Amino acid sequence: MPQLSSGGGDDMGANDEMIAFKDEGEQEEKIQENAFTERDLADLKSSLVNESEINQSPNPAAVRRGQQGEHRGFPEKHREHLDGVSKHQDGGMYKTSGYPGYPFLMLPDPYLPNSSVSPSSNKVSVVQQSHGMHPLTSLLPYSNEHFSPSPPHLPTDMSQKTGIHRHQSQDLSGYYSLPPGGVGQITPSMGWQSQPVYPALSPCGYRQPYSSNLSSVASYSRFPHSLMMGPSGMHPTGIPHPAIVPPTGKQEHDQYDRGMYMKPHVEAKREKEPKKPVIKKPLNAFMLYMKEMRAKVIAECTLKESAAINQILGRRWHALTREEQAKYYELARKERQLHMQLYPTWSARDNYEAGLSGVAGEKSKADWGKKKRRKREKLQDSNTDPGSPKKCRARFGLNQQTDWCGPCRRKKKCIRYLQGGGCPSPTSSDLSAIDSPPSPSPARHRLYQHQLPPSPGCSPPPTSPSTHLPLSPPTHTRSHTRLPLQQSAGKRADLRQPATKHTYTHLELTGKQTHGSTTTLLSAAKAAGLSLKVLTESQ
DNA sequence: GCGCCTTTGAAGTGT
DNA sequence: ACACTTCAAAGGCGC
Repeated sequence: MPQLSSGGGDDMGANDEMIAFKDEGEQEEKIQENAFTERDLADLKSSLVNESEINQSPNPAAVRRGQQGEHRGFPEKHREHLDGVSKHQDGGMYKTSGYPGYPFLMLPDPYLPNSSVSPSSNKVSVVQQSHGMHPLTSLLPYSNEHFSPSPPHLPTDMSQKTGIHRHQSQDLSGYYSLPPGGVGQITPSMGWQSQPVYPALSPCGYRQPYSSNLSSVASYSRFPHSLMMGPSGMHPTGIPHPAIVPPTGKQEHDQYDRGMYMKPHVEAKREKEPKKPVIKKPLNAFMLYMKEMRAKVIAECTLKESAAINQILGRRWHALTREEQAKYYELARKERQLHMQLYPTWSARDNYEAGLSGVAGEKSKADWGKKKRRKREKLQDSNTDPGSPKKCRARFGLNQQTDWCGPCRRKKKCIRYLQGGGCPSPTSSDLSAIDSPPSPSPARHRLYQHQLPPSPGCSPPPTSPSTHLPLSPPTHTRSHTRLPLQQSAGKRADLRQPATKHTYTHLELTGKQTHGSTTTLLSAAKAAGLSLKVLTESQ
């Protein structure tokens, strides 16, 4: 769960206001309202108008209806999808973009009337930066170079989530104007071309706000239309996408970097090989943020290890203001939209399955499956370790629910893990204060596990957790309680704390905690051997 | 060469 | 409804 800074710190996280990062819906509208400058909005609108003029789709609604009516089981659809790949693959050239990601496409905002991609907006002068894309550029993994310039002609409006289904490429064309061949003509990504709207980041300006907020989004539509999407054949729709990688793993990234998609011979080879491409998950907000900021952190801290960098980035992420985070959530949302459009039949489960069972006849994937199985087995082993933490339900059983912690009794997340993996006697645990928050208002407990900064000279920006509130991600309504240590109990709690590393636990209390409960918490934490930093609101 | 580490979030499965 | 799991990126490191 994102933790957003209140920005000024004056609220000190006092308000439990949760930003309703509603994925698609009114929230977006609000975001757009706030984020776009008038000029950007005008720009975008202009683009959209041009687009709609060009597209003149017959009857988008009818098309959608028809598509929705053709819903079938996934396997069948997927097969068809894949079949379509070979049909749709035509020669295209892929230019390598330094960024291995897929191009982030301008998704017509469903909330904007007649939203669509504007080919004409290409005219906007763009500056191809020799290096150093704009931060947000890097957030948009979809390479514009992967898309066909064919003129848009299909419906552009699109409902989201509700009533929306992952359609075949023809629907996608609504966004990306797929040419008859099925190769999507996708609006080039915003990034690496339209830099002017973004302010240069200061050397330490990882937090430097983008000038026009989501203007970058508006600028997504500013792309040269001369780029022909390559038929890498990696994507069922025929749309190359960095999310699509060979089942083997990393080398595919290299292929991306090398402009793999477009080598005809490679394509031919690929077509011969019925390998099912692995479509990666769309990046979430934090991943996008990481992509953007990683280089800066590396530069600033001369760090190279991703694990350490990611720790810093994680803290910086929490230090971001809500507005700043909102940008990434918005980008991530669009990313997901795009991904959904590009790969209508894809599901995150696909990758799960690939990992768990492999795919018959695909050696590399099978290997991957083995790998994942090993990993899973390992995790399971660790979970079955008698020393591994158990939740109250498992530990005490249904017959001893009186011994359960409060959250467990309420079918919430077990807080016993707060005890550092050990499970103290429920009767002796002062954590009952946590179990039964005095106030019905959702007092939130944040348990941060921090490792000491890997590089002393590169301490993250003063992260004052009390000034940032945990924020619900756009679509997440799961729980307002985030306890990273226990969150992925099996995986994280077991693996993230190498005994050799110095760690301290940071328990952040937000919401309206009574002094008594805080004190109790502290003492409980001390008893548990935790170094607690309790932040209380003074209201 | 492969897996681990490390982060948050999305989305899947399981209960 | 909730908990739990997996995967997404990244690259150094250890085996």
